[in-house]
Amino acid sequence: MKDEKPPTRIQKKNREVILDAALEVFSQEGFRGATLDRIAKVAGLSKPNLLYYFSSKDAIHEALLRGLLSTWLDPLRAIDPSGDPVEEIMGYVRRKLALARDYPRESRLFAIEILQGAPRIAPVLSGELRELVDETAGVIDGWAAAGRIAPVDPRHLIFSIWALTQHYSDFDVQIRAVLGDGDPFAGAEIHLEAVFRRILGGGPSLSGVN
Amino acid sequence: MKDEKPPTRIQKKNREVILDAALEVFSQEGFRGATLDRIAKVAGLSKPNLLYYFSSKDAIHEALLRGLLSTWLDPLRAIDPSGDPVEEIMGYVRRKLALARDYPRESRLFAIEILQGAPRIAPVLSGELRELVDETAGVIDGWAAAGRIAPVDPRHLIFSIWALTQHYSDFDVQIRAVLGDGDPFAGAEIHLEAVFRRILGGGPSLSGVN
Amino acid sequence: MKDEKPPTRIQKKNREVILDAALEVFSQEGFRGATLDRIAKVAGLSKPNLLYYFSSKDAIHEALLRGLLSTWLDPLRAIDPSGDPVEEIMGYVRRKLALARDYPRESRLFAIEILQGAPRIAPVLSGELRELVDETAGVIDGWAAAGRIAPVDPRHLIFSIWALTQHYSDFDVQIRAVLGDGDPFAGAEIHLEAVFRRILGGGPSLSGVN
Amino acid sequence: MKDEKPPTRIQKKNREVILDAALEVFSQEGFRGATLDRIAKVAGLSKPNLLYYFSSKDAIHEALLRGLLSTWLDPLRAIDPSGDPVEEIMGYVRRKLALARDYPRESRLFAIEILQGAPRIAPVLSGELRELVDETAGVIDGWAAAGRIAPVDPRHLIFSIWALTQHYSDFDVQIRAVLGDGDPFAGAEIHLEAVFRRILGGGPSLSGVN
DNA sequence: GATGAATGAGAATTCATTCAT
DNA sequence: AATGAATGAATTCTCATTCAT
Repeated sequence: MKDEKPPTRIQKKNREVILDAALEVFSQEGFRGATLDRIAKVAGLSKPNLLYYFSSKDAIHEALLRGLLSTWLDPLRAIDPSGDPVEEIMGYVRRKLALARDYPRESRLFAIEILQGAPRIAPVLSGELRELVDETAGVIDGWAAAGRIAPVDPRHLIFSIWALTQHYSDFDVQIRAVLGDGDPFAGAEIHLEAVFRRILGGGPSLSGVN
Repeated sequence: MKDEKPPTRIQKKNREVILDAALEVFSQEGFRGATLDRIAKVAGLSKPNLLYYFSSKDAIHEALLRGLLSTWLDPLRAIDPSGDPVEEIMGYVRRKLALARDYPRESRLFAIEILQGAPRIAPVLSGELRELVDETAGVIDGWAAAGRIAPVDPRHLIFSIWALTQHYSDFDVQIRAVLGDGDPFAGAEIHLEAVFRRILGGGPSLSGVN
Repeated sequence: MKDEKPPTRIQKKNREVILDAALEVFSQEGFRGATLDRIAKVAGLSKPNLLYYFSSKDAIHEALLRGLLSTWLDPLRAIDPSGDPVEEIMGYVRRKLALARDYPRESRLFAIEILQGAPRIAPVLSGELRELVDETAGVIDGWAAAGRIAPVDPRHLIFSIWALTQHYSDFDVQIRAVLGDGDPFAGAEIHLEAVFRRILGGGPSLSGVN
Repeated sequence: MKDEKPPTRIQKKNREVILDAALEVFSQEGFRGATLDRIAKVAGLSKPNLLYYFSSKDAIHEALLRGLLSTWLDPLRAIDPSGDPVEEIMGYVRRKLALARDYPRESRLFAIEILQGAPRIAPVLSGELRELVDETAGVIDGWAAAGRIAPVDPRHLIFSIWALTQHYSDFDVQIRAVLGDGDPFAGAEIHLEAVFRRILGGGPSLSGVN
């Protein structure tokens, strides 16, 4: 009756291969639109073999989201309350934009999930995420109260960071359609740098702008 | 030579009922996730009757998107090149946020479509939308050149407006999970008002904000 | 409670229009392949109106077959026992070929019906048709016994006439594919004229046969 | 680069079972009249399992026709230009009649397909079939020119052979209704033997004809 | 671990027919 | 006499999942 043998190398590798394939497919087609057939083909495995590693389509999706969430929250955790306010926040913006650039599939998967009512991650949102945001909001509030950044609703500031960075991965097609050639992220970096510095205001930086 | 008889009252009403039901379902489940069964149930019609009014699931979806697009572009068209720059842009922000508040289903439908690669509206994006954005960008560029707003990449500014306003409808669940009770849009209005005024700058106007 | 008013002119005309449209469609698509929609469109009437004149799809089909059968049997009835044997039979061949040429849709409709086991006209086949063939077979047998045509199984002779003439309408596509341009019926006439004269013999030619 | 694995035993057997069942059903009901349900029942398989072996109803039908065509053309290919003309042609007649007797379902399937305009095999008809007929027609023409058979249009002669033999399978129901008991093919053999010998001429009998 | 075979539960769509006017 | 509206009963096809090896 022993269970839970440690995963062999093959198991580990295959689970990763499957999750990567699933990410590819789920992020493009949504949960319902994705089929095990396509995931299996992308993964280069047989359909039953998929289900040997994950008990169901749902299980794959869940594993994917679970793995994703920590990656998604980490940059927020990295804000240092004792650092320089503007630089801390700008750092967060940059890390978030980098995530959007480097992991667009993850961003889209997450976006689709939320758009559809977050049926599978609602608990995390009102649990872990909310706590983390509350905490960070406290820090930001402190900075604002101390006059180290312009006054701002810290939660809405965080939403703004999410919105402005993820927009570049989630609405990629639209952005490219409007911009034509060229890397949207190059422009995004410069733009968001300016935008957030203005929003945060802060001593001399304000004066020079404009 | 067209034989198209004008739609009767019943036809008009039922087509509307169906489109409304379809919007409800498509915006929640995506195209693939939506079933005619559910749409029919929401519309209070039988499934074959649905197909009496629209020839296929696809046709319903298309009619929905087509109707949506003009509503979505109108606020951009309303920007007046001869108006006050800051007020014109702020007006656009407000109209866009109102749309997100009042038509969240439409916003989500649109978001899902783009997220999945815009298979059905790509032409509009690189056609009508791009032209409209180009035009507006020209206007904004003029304002910036004249020093009437802070220098800014006009296209990315427009993206920012889209991102920040639609975020409140598209990521509604997440926002509510984080904020708890209360109307997110109330906070959003205040926040975006401040944010965009800072972005657009405007000499002395900064001092008094918030 | 009076019933069965005599059909008005409109009724008569519409029934004919419907039957013609039905012939067109049934002969091309078969019974199951044909749809009331298509028949209605070809007839230029609405679907419910079709069913005002004929109570069901089946009823249309049946009316069609019933009307067809007498046309189909008439040429056989026209054989005159007191006429010249070869000329009587050749006349039948010619009339049958003319039918195939002028009424290919009827021929195909009939063929499809038989091919599918004649579910709707089996009684006629083993009733009226069989009697008529028996009768004609007697006549032919008499001619053969009298040495006025070459000896031949009269029923199989009749089958041969049917087969050789109807082939030109029923397998029209194949024949045209093989022959290329030109009117297949022109060649058919000459060919069948020769073929049947040889089969029936003709004075001296008979001597060596059988 | 082809990945097509060789079919396993089960695959081979099941594909055959399905094709046989499909032949049964398609030849009785036509393409539209046939349902996967009936085919599955006849084959003793579940409906989805049918579609595991053939991707669609159409695919089954196509596989069926494809397999059929070579069988159908082979007897024509077997005519030996260097053989005795009358015996070669009589041999073809006999082989074709045997086919009609032994493979009536195939004959009917083919007939239905042609009757409905040969939507799926038109290319073969005007390609392979036409070439083969042209070739054989050349041989027959040579025989006629050499006076070894009575003069005849070779293509129409071939049509006559097709018509007279296939009639016994395609119009089976009608023939049995007319003949009553007994094997129609027994009579057919004798009849066609005489008929074609007379058509082709043969020694003295030719003298008077034409 | 891996895969060919099989299937039940849907899903979209078609179609003959009925209803109401 | 005619037709717009509506539907129940198929029918084809898809798909997650299971079975057997």
